[in-house]
Amino acid sequence: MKLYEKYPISLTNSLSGKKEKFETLVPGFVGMYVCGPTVYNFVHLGNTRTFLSFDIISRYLRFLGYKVRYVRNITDVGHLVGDADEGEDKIGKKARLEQLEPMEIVKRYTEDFQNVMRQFNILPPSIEPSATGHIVEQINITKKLIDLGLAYEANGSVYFDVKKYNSSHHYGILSGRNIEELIESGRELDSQDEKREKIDFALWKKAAPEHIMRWPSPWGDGFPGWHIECTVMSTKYLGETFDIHGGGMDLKFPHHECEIAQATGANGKSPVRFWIHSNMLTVNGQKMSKSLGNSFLPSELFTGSHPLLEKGYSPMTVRFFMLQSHYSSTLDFSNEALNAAEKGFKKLNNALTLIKSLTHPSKITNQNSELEKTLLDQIDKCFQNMSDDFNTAKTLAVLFEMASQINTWANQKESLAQVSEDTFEKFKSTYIAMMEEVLGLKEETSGNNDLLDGTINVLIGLRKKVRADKNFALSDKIRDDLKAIGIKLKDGKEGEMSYEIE
RNA sequence: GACUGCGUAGCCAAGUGGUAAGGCGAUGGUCUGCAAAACCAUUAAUCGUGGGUUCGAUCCCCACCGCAGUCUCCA
Repeated sequence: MKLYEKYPISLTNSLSGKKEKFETLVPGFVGMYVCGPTVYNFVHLGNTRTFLSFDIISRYLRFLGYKVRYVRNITDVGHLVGDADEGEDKIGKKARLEQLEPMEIVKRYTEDFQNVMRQFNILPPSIEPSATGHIVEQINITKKLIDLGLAYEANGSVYFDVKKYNSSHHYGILSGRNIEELIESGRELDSQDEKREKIDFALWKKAAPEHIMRWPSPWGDGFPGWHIECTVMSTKYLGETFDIHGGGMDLKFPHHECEIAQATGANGKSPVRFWIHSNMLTVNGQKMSKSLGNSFLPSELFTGSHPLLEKGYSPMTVRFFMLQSHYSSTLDFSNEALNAAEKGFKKLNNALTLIKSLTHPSKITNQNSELEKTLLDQIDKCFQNMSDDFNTAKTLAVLFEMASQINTWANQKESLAQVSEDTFEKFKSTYIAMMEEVLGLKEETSGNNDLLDGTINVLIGLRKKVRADKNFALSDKIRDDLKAIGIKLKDGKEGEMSYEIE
């Protein structure tokens, strides 16, 4: 029996707004597509949260035994600048501002993005396709939609005919919007006169002469519309219908709605079985975004250089912080919350280090069947909580209980003999796996420098000596002076000493 | 204005038709020469307001208030 059969997943499908049982199109396999970043700037922490959420989802699916193909795109073309007069490519605009080639920008920010993902221990997707690598496919599907009568050309651009689509399908199925209201209340855009209706969206945009990124097409030189890339890339690598499509809440409308319309129009079937939307990271209750000026760069967070921060926080602290809330809730970001997370994570991290060093005495002396039952229950709960809409917050609550148990064992090694070796091993492997494989919380070690480690050990040796001599004044001075420079000495039960860098 | 979602202890944050996880903080204790860490115990929520359904609602429905997001590029 596969783990995914033992612990079947249920998840909230944005399409229905309800929690549903997760069933894959092909048994044992999962196709998952997530809207990736637009690489025209550094990724901020808000972006990171979304990718973390889907990192957890893909990790857990794999952990349960599914074979997962996870596709996350890189948008390196196609976004229109909102306040620009004409449909202008965001990347193209920035290129001119900085006097750089578009591809130079794309490369720089793609590398930054991937680097940040690595720091947070967010695993790379199976395929990371770029929009510019799929121009041909985007032209082809645009042609197909024209042939089907669902798109029309106007002045070198091609638009999707939403009203036409809506006559046989439901536009608004995902976002709950009403097409009539959209037509009435839609904002005037400058390319309005080209479009039949305000809500029609571009599949292909004609490039102005000064536009740098451009490709030849049957309609002249231009570039693809924003929504079409995701449809093309998801279809190409996952098929016309696939299991999971994810992204940030802010993409639900219009982006995902448009994707559904295009794909359904072109292929005659609904593209996605389960839509998952992750919620926003907020700062003082407001969405973190570049334009609001309240965004944090990951590097500012690690070093503490952002004016709103008191100090720096490690990547794993931040990762833990985000996992304490459910992906579908907004998460508010503050110094206080981050400090609490730092301490909480340290606790789990210490237990992780400890459990790795603990071994069972291989025989039971004074069996405690109640404890045994509790442990087995905790193991089971980890899976059940994760299978319940990837509830990392609930899972962490169990891990905290497990950490307490680990500390107890570490303090009283003889208590290990109260449970069977089999249960202990299960407990141990579950704790380690949940931490490292599923939640991706890597062990953070304080000593990472041999020279420093050696130096401190010399001081520890000295301190042991003077302590044995009952020279407490000197032993305290060694400890206090080290503490003053951020090194915390801890005396163990059996006279051993360890240290920790703060 | 329309649509979507949220409002739980000092702070962060889960969750449920039968009065509510966990973390941080606070208090007391154990351990320690003293600390730190750890362990034990204690602490704090009339679950935004007002109605309705129900034997019973914080969780279901309605209204209202407040907040956020989307409707324009956005994770």
